[in-house]
Amino acid sequence: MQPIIAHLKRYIPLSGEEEAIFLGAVRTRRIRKKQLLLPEGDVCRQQWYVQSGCLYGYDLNEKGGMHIIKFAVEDQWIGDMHSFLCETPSLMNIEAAEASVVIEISKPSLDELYTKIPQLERFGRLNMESAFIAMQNRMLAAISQTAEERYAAFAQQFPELDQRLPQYMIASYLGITAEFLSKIRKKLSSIS
Amino acid sequence: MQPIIAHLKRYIPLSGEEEAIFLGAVRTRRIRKKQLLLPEGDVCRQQWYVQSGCLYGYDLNEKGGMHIIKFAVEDQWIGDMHSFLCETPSLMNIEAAEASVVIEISKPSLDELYTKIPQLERFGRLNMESAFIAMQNRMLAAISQTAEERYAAFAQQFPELDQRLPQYMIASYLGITAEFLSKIRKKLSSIS
DNA sequence: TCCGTTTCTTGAAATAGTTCAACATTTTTT
DNA sequence: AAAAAATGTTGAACTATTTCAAGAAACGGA
Repeated sequence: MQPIIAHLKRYIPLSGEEEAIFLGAVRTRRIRKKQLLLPEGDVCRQQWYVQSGCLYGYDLNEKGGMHIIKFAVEDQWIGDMHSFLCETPSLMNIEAAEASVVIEISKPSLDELYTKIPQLERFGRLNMESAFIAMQNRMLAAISQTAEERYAAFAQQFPELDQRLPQYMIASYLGITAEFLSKIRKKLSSIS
Repeated sequence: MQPIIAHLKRYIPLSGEEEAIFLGAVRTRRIRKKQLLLPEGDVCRQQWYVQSGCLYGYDLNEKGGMHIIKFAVEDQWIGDMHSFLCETPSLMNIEAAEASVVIEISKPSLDELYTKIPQLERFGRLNMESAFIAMQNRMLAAISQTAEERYAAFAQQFPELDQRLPQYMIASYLGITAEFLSKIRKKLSSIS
């Protein structure tokens, strides 16, 4: 079975016919490393389900500094939700950290699917609920923990990402400089 | 019309009968200032819609330090989403910053309402989408801006909250100490 | 394999934010 | 109106984190 169908079925039941409708409304794309799927300023007209590889979304401040808002690896979704829902220019850039395969779904297709397969509303709600909880936890960590605590928690929660992604991206995700993360890693490794 | 019905109707259509079903499933409660609606460790079995007043949710760290996760004023919802959905002990305390009137809805009632009024799924999704976007913006601010920038943005976005809530709560929400916020306010007021 | 590019490390100096303690101000209660 | 409680201010010393600069290591492509 297609990974994305298995993913949907973890939340809601789908008939064979509905699976076909869904698959008819999406498109599979192969993305090369560093390819920019969404540049800041464009309206985000798709959401992407990562079947393999890794995408990330980031914001650039005036000084050109990058802040990673989200990583999406296998079996996760990414897109600029605000831009997508309100059809306003995106504040976030989305690009590939690795060569990836994604399932792309456009807003018109998604709106049509919500009509044809009403239980997708439930999927959308459940999916959004868990994204919200994850974001809230990350926000709480950002306002309440030191950089060292945040990194230790990150490395424990996502050991694979900690290996897989370059240090400067992890630092950006945690809201610290790459240099400081280097020092934190050195300190933690000397302890354990 | 009841404020909560007007609130729902801003997102989805409801028939008179559905309004009655909804109102039959909820309960109005009058809350006094400092009253604790949800203590950390309890399962959060309700969501609260604030009709008037202000509630807030916070986390206490080992040292007893408070970190405010959310304020909810008139026409906003609050609850510990993770605890509510997974029926696990809450990590967050919810209490009243002011005397308030809330509409309380229990999880069994909500589940039943999702069945009886299917378009509530859509409301749930839309509501969760905007909560997610707000949380993501706050997380981004926390990892990318200085305390002064975050406070200036807060005061501009929520001028009323900035007046209405004690400084130590705003500081906690922004992830800084009350003393430092005092210094920031002094500096900003001397500039403008 | 070698070269160029990207990523990581280290230290010193600077800045942002915290802590503590004492006192001032405002709000609430009696 | 006075007393008590809660909230806000200030400065000094401290800690966390950034910035910058220079070099080291790792990686990817001809």
